[in-house]
Amino acid sequence: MKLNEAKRQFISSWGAFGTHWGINRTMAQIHALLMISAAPLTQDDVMEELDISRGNVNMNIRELISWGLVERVILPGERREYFSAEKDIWKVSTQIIKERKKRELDPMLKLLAQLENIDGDRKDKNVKQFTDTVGGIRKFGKQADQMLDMLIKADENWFLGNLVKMFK
Amino acid sequence: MKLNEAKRQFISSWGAFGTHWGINRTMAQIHALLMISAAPLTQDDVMEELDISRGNVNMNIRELISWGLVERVILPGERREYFSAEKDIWKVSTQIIKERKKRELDPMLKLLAQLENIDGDRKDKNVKQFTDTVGGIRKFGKQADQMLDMLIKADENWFLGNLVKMFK
DNA sequence: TCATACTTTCAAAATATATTGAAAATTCAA
DNA sequence: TTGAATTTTCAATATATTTTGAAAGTATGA
Repeated sequence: MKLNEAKRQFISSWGAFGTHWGINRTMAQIHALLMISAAPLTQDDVMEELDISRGNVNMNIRELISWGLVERVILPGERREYFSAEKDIWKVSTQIIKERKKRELDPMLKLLAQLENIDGDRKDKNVKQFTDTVGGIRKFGKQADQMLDMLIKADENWFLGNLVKMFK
Repeated sequence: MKLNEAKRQFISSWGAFGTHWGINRTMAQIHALLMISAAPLTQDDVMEELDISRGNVNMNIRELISWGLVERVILPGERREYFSAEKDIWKVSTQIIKERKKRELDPMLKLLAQLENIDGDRKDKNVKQFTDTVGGIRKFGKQADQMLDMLIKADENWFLGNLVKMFK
């Protein structure tokens, strides 16, 4: 397979993949393009490669930066900004986990805590089923939360650090 | 807080949560409703509780069944079908992981395997960056794949089984 | 078999999300 | 400063997804 054809396929499927990840298609495509580029790219490079508008590139790159997946690079003597993506997939995953935890899991746990105390007869089977379900989810969510925190901080933790090395 | 108010909030936020999970809002809301209901519900119950159309309920329940999260229940002497959701959150998670792995990770790994062999000079920095990135993702993905398989089969595995018990 | 209760389908409508592109804002070298 | 290069914003537009509801399909008991 030729490089360009392979690139095209990778970008396209990483884009589709991203939609299952809380990252939109174009954002994921830009991310893919930057991950396989040996050197940082400008907004114009991205516009041309993916055939999308300037505004679109600008907004999605900023979003990628806010996810911590892309960074601005200033090349000496150059006026324009360049962009470059983290290429270590372990770091990419950790970063995504961290952001999603912050954006999704943490707020959910906060809400569940409030929902567990409801007025009414605890013998009522409707009340019981509700508190059991919510309680179960909250307990599970808290464990997941702790585990993810550990994972994110794995480098500082001997046991998990070694487990993680198996993956790297 | 009153039960009904708590239900309403739980359903609404589980719905929002679901959109980050490859499950659409309404589907997740129906799932939430069934999880907190002490007894199985009919399509009409769901229509009324969530104020959505018959077709919508029907399609999303079928989708939930295909995800393995909801099952049909036939009550003796009743003509209508009832629906009931798995309430053990551990099983719910395992099921979602299993489905998403099948729908997303497995196809991605299959593609990446094809993309690693590309024509051209391996010294070319563009070729090198591409194969390094794709190779890294594939290696990581394979590990994740194995780990998820283990997790799904945890009950059959002594070590992981015990790890899992910590979570239950 | 028929009538009725119930379920499924799917084209059209409604809603939500993503994209464009030109104008406004910003940056920087001279 | 100025003005050209570059980046950012955002209303309008385009695209994608979800929802509706009525018609078609199916199962059941009489």
